[in-house]
Amino acid sequence: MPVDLELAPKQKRAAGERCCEPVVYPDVQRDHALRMAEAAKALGDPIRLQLVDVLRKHAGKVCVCELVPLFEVSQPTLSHHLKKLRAAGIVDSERQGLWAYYYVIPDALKELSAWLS
Amino acid sequence: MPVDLELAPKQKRAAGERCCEPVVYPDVQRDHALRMAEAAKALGDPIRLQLVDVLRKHAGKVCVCELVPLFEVSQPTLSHHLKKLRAAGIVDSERQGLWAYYYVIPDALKELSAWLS
DNA sequence: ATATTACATCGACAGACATGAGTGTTATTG
DNA sequence: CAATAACACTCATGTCTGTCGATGTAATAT
Repeated sequence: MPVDLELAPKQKRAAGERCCEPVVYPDVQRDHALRMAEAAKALGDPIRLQLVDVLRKHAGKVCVCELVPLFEVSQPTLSHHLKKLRAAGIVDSERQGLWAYYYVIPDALKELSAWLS
Repeated sequence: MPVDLELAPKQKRAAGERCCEPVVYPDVQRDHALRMAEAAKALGDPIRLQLVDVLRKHAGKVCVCELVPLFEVSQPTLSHHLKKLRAAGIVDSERQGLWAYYYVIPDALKELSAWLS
């Protein structure tokens, strides 16, 4: 999943000359980079990364009350992190009575994963 | 590359009872999560992600002067992003006369990539 | 020596972020 | 209905981030 930015060939400049030619910016790919960066940013916090790890390992849905004691942050803070992951389209939740169950959205990280490989 | 947080079995609580058992936090794995989150955070900006993409595609070393015109930010800003990538251990640079050449450190993203797959 | 070029660093600023305390909402139990 | 539990939301706060303009540094060219 390359982003396809082109480089100008590079050579010793003469005096008063620019180092390299200007290059066209291919905004076709810009949204790819935006989406992947958004996903990466959401994973750019140790707690959120571990949350995703736990949710991925437990393929089913996991109750928030099981997640809170795993981390040394308050419940509102964990709720905040879960909200960020939800906003990034990585996880989703489902209410069942008092409990909220979170789960990883299948293939949500596929694009980023493919690009990294 | 699982992070290995354990979940307590979950069941309907009786009145006045906690929803779930407290769980031991395995800090053995915490540094894994920290490293991967650091890498993800560095990729959590569209410009930095595209920088890494360009550097990965051009297996050799790429001059900064070729990178600047690819993005609509100032040269100091780009320099700042490159510094962040360097601090995250994703890229490194080499001076040659007036020019600075950047390149991706091999396997720098391997851990994160493996975890995502 | 002076000018010019490539790049990094500094200083500043607005916006975003992580966190906790407190509060609200909803559902369940008694 | 009252009490309690699970969870989200609001507000406040201190920190980090992205950005630019200005400046610094080092190397090359004239």
